[in-house]
Amino acid sequence: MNAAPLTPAVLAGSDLFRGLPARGTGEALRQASLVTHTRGTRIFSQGAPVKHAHLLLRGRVKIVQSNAQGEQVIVRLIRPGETFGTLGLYVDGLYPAEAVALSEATEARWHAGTFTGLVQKYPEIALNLVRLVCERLQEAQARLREMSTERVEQRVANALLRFAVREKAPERGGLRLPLSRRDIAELAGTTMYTASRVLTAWQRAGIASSGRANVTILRPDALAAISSGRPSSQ
Amino acid sequence: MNAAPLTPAVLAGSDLFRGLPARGTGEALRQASLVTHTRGTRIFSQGAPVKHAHLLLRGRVKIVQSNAQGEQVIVRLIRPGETFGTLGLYVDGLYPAEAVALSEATEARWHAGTFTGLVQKYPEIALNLVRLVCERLQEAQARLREMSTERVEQRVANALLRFAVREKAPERGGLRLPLSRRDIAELAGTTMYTASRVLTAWQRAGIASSGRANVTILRPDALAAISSGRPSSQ
DNA sequence: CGACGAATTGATCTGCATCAACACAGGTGG
DNA sequence: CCACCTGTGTTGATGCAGATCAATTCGTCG
Repeated sequence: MNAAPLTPAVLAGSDLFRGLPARGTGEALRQASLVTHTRGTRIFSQGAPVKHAHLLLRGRVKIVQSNAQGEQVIVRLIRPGETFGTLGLYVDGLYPAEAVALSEATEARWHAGTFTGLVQKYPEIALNLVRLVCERLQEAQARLREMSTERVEQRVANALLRFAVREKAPERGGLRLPLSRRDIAELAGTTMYTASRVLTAWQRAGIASSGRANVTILRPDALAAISSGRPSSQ
Repeated sequence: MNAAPLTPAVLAGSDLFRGLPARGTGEALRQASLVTHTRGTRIFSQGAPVKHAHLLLRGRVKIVQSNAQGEQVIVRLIRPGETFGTLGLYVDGLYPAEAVALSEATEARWHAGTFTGLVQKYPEIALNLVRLVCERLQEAQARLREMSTERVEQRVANALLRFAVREKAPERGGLRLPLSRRDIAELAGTTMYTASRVLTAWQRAGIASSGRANVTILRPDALAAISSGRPSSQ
């Protein structure tokens, strides 16, 4: 909510700088700048030149890809400690998608040149990067399989579970996600109408409860059952 | 077809070993083994421990992911010079998908430990790996968008074009791809029935010609028009 | 309060999956 | 050399999940 939460310990706990010698986190720290965005802010745009590498410190960010007709898909949701906006650095120098803050969000960023310098200087970062991108590619491939073999209800369940996994402290009474119906639709590859119907059914079944631009997971076990295709186990 | 086609020049021309000092390609060469597979052979299985890193030298290979019900999706098609089977090395040590030879195929392979040793010894390989995985992630994300925003005919066109791009020498009379109707269906996220109907229509329109377990692209321009959503431009 | 974006919910439509029946090629073995 | 079998492909008929359209309500904020 307030002053800069950026410390060497935070960097050491991020996915990208894990395992870096103290000298490295110190250097990265000095070269970073901190930026805070309000909900709904576009952090970078699809097709724009990559100016920075980004590390989310607080809040939630969605990565959205659009086609020529403006139809959108959320390709990834970012939580604190995760890196984003670095793909384009190693391909064509352009952001392949846009980033939008889902809630008030604070990020650390490095200028592109500074960042690639760090990667070359500290091989741990390069290996972390390989691991990260491999994990994401696996996730993307799993989603590809889902999109062509599973039905909408399963895909919505998957989308929520995937985001919920690794959440720190489940709040009493459920896990609250800052996702609108449209967000959920773009995660699951459906329409907001269908997403709304699915959530209404889950509301009645006591599986999840939803409000304006947010969803609360009440029974992750039931969601897992739905996601794996078993007909809702009571 | 015959003797080992593995030379330092071949390695230097591959996506993974590009830019490596001669010392490195020599070392990689000495540690590689060559394996040839007949059409239809399963090169590795989904969920099995990663034993090798693979580099395709000749032929075509598909990477297929299955769910619990056995429904399949082709997540990638491999052409000569491309690396495959390395994702799992950096995640959980298991192959996330299976690899099947689409035609007679020859690969070079390295034991997992040998390979990661090479990667650590030669930082060029690590950077190549980052670049490669980033490119594939971009492709996977583009496919995700397609799957949820485009119709079957566009997706089939995309699937063929994506495979056709970068093909060396277009044969006289068209580009022949060793893909069955089922393969095309699993690339486009549809059924072989629908894939067959689409190809029949294209056959009539002179856009593509298909036979048993193969398709020939006759008019890439027409495919591109379809893929971008324009109603078939004559 | 007024206005606008988010969500709901019923009615209707349709793209494509599914099912079924058949055709054809190639390989295998008697 | 033929009979058979299995994998591959085609094509018509039918059904349905979910998209689309339309109308209304709700929440939030200026």
